[in-house]
Amino acid sequence: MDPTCLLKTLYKTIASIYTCFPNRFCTRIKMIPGSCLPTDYCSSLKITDESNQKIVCTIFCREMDDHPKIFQNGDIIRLHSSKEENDMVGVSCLQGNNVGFSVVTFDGAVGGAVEPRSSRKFFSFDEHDRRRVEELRSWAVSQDVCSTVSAAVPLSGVQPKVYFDLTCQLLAKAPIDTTCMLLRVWDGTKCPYTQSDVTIDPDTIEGPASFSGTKKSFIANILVFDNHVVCIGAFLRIYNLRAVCESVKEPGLLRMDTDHLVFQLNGGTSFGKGIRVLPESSPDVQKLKRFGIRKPFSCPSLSAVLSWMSSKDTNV
DNA sequence: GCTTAGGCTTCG
Repeated sequence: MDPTCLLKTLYKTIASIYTCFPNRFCTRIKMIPGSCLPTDYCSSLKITDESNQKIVCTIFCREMDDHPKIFQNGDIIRLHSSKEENDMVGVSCLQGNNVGFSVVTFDGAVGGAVEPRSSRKFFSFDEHDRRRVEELRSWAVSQDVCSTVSAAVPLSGVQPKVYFDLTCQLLAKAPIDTTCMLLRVWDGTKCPYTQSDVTIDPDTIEGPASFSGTKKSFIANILVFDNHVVCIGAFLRIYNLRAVCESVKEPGLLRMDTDHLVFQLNGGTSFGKGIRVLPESSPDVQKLKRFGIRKPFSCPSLSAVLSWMSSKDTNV
């Protein structure tokens, strides 16, 4: 028998709320051979709850917006009418590609507001859901289930060789080669380490090609080894970014090496690596705005970015 | 009509 036939439908009492550990971000998968239809976007999550069992959950949706709105490991997800599948080697997974499936997510921080995140206008949410979210939050903290996960760090707090998550705004980007993209970002804090210079072709950059002195000191160069399409001006969370030390020979100072830092997002999606665009309503975006970082354009042009950047000169 | 990817543990 085909193992994929061993399916059963889980109804709401079983598929309730799990703490969610995304290890893959939503990606459009390849075309179905012989078909001209676009395929769905796919999210893969590893989720757990008080049972301590970790299972993989795969969700297919035609629209990106219908996917669970997960911003970090430890977020909580409620799955409604997902399917459970077991294969021959005992790996179990939940699938969300059936009729009636719905998903709502919540922030996982203990004590925070229980705000359901969904692209749908109508979904059930009551006192029982609220209690369940709070139970899972407390459980996740007591079990330290997020300890293996990289933590959010501002640019001012980065340490060499450490993996971390960065919440920032994208100011400019340029391709380095076919596998690598340079992102120039800021988060309102200054990295205490000298950064390596990255040489780019000024004709290929999107956004300002250079920044003035004060501003320059706030900007981080990130080398991204994957195909991440992000829009200039967007607020981003970059997951599992690495600060790499490079020894640089200073011109004129023979035998003197200086350590320079370069930020890298390695390829692949293990360890939750990826980039997520944060919505304006995100608490982290509000925090950036308190630093004076704003998004004055929805579909930014180069001139809009430049005039905005020059208006920021006196505030930074 | 209802598949698709896939259950990973860090190069640059």
